[in-house]
Amino acid sequence: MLDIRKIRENPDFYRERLARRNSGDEKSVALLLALDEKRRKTLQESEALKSERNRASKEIGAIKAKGGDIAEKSAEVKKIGEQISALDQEIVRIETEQNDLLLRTPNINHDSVPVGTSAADNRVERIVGEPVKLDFKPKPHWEIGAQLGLIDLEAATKISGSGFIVFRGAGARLQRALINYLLDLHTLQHGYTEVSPPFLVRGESMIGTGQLPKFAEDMYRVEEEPPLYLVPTAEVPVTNLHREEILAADRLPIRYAAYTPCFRREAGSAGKDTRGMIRVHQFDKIELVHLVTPEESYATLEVLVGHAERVLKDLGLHYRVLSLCTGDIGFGAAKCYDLEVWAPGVGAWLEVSSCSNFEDFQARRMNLRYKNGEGKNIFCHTLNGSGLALPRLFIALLETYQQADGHVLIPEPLRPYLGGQQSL
RNA sequence: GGACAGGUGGCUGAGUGGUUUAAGGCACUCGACUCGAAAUCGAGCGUACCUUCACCGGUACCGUGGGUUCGACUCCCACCCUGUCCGCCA
Repeated sequence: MLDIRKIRENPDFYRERLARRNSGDEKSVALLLALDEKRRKTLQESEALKSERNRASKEIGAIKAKGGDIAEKSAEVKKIGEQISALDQEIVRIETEQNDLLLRTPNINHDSVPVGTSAADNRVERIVGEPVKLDFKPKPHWEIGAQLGLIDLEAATKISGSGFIVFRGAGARLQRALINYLLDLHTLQHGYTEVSPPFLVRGESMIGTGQLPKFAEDMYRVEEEPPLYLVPTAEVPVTNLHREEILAADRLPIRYAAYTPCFRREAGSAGKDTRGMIRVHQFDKIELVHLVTPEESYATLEVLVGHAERVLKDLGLHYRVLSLCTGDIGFGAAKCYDLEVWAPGVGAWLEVSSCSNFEDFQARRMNLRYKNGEGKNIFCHTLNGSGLALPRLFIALLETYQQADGHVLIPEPLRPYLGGQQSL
């Protein structure tokens, strides 16, 4: 959520920055300012009347103590009370409208974010490793998976519909091995605290990280009163761990790593990515979350990307790092790097991680602050990144390490998690 | 799910309709005293919003939301949470 006071002080800056996103959100600035002006004016009126009422009520107390007649004064104050009540209703109405608009307005982007209109304008920061050299035509993962009995897409469709996966045998075991490998790497070597959060969250949490109110149609909702949402990413429960808190300065930085399944409706997604297990409604992911001070958030973003890249390097996979442009970056991110791994079977770069600095965008929504050295309450900066998303990592492993004889080699770091097994 | 008890600042704890401007204590910060410290003494010490260049000032907040009243920490209603006991349960 953007700071209305900063918008008030520098509307042109916000208009220009929002316009860079190419989403039309800069139109909200004028609307927000009008609401803000109205709100403050009404608030002043109401508060002046309240001051008047407080003063008069005390007088009544004094008159009564002396045994005087309060009828006239009473009627006068009652009238003031009615005016106050009308103004306060108006204030609530304006605040609700302003707040709703703020919750639907995206973050502005950091100076270093490339300006552009679509994924084509994303900047390639670096390409790491080489595409694997195979002396045969690489097969796509769905063929490899079916041959080795690792995945069963037809069974998944039968029980849940399209966009779901059933892992079987060694495939299921590989999934489990990847979860353990990734959690161990990040907790033991990168200093993250492991968290195992609920997979169902309340609407407030979804607002906190920015999925609601704008992207409700992408989420699975459980009809409860109040409703619950299936987590689209561990970012939601984990970042919200400290919502509504004022953290002592010495508790920062906080680093959490969490495994959860992720549930996404991905409405309207049809086309080239839908074959096999590239885009599914439920997938496993290890998520990394940082809560930091504003001063260190951009340095932390680089560290976070490094932690995600470490996985791909250790597993010997070919990948590239993109800096997402203003037209492609997510709603809440001030800056975002995507990691894409090369999948030779499908011949495509697949996104396996998205590492974002939200600055104080999420912290404002969830009222997450820390007390700095001067005793001031400051909004934290929040970051998160996948480390990594499993299905596409699974795809890259199968397609990269496939052998002419149909087997798949297991990269060294994963072998201890598969009982020393060297191939599938 | 049921019964009972409770929810007031960082902590503790008073406050049953009107100088509550939320007492007192602890902790913390600053100052005095001291060679230094302890003890002691003095002062300060919540959050948010509005206003102001700033000082000053105003409003709201005692679990949450409503209600009664000229006026609510205090009375009424609903809900939430915590504790204890009981029930159910992988």
